[in-house]
Amino acid sequence: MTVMDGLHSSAGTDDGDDRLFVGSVEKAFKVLEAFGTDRRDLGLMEIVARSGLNKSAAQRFAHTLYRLGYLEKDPSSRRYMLSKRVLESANSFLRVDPLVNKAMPHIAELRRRIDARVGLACPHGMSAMYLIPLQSNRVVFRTTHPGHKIPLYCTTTGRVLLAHRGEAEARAFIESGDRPKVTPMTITDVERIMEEIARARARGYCITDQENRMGDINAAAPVFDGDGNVIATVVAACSKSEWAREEVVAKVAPLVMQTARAISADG
Amino acid sequence: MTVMDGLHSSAGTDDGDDRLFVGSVEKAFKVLEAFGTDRRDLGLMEIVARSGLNKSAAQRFAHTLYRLGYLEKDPSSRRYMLSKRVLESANSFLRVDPLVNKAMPHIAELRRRIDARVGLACPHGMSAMYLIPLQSNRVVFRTTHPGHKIPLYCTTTGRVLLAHRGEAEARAFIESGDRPKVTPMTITDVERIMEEIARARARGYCITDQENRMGDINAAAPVFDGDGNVIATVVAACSKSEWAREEVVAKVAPLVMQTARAISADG
DNA sequence: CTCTATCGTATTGCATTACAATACGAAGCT
DNA sequence: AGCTTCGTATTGTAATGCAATACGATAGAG
Repeated sequence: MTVMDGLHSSAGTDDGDDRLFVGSVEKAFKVLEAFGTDRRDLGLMEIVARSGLNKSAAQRFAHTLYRLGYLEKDPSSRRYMLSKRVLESANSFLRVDPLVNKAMPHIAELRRRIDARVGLACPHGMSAMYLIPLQSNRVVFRTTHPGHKIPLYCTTTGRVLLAHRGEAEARAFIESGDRPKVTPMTITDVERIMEEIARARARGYCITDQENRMGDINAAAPVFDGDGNVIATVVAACSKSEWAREEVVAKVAPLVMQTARAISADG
Repeated sequence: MTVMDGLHSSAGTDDGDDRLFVGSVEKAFKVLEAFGTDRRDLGLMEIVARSGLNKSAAQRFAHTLYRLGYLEKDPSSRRYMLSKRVLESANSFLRVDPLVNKAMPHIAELRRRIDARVGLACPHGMSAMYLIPLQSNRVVFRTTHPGHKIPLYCTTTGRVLLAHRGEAEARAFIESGDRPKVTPMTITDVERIMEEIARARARGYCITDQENRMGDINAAAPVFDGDGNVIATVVAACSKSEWAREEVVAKVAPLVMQTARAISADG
């Protein structure tokens, strides 16, 4: 059997020979990451399916995470679910992160001035992630929690982030991923997306019209660090029932830009 | 040698012989938990000190967590810090948790009616933890993030939770822990705390007057599950510059109770 | 209402994996 | 410059985690 090896290390990036890397930890996190936003509780076999681990491993790591208090277990159904303990690290991060701390007062101030969902988002892998999401006064969204991830190709945040990463890189990225229609209004054509990105770069803000949720017009502007890199965006999601598109352009966008600039300067 | 065993497994609660428990995972989380809310970045030796692991273990697990993307590393200082990746699990939890989803609209509605910091907190180990913290319109607090933990002895949430756990148990708990003065107003005398707890039970809400932060009057009321157990509290933190104590009693407390009842009934 | 498929739990021998001591290198301090 | 402290890399050892498998329980089908 020549090829009994070859698949010993799971899909870790390119570990080569990392004598310090502990594989068990990776497997534990694969179990933890199996718990997404679509289902609350998972049975053992579902964990197996989602994590890519075999039954034994899934069993042991789910059990270990349970013992450590990061998973809970319904005694009757024997199904696992995330415990509120996962919020501890999140809270530690949010409490000490400099960007979050600098941005918070400004985001709150923006929220005070316009009745909309506002927030701070930043790049995270191939997506963007909300660090600070504040609810609007009117409607309450289930998705408005720290850590919420959004795609780049169809969101104001994504286009603002791409706008400041160079034409070629942005185009390559847009072309590489798939671009499902989130709503009927979602722009999926590469050229049109690139136009929007160019516009975002030229104007200093980006607007999307119901591309993510019907009835929402979003506006975003970039936050820069001291070296001129975009590190985050300030976003406002305005309900069309309260804001006309022109109003968003005339009133919301400037405030969003102003907020983003204030955060940038605060560094 | 009859007693060669007995101390083979690390200080895990009372594992006895848990053949399924993977010790490496525990150590990894000890490293992760070393990152609290007081310091942003930790050097290797600080991780050693806080995690209780030896240097080798701290090195390997910090490195592993870094490789997995849960820690970041400043290349110049070689210090580790939490990555925003820890928000992913938090977001998964918050998105699917039934209590959070049920409570959110009610908490938001409460927030709309009174200008104060409001939120939903629930028991978590020997403390309580905010699941939903909403900022007030005026002041912005750094601590207002999901996962924020608060003690039981001096908070409205804690006293409400204890009020519905039986006199004896509550007293035992209060007596067991230490009760530092968070502010000059913090009540630390056991008898006086027990009085407050009794009052909370009798009235259906609890009020603290600047016991946690000077200038804040807090009010909380219990949320019940279908079986009549307290599973959370609705809290409002009112700034004294805007609310007199009588107003909190007359106006805020009833709204907080109403909100808590609405959430309870929603189950 | 029994049969059977499916899932969760427990066991065990094996060797892979993680362990901890230690050596090494690089800063920072006096 | 010499010393101390911290972070990185190495290595032999055996402890630890591994996966196959057996067992038990639950629920759905016939």
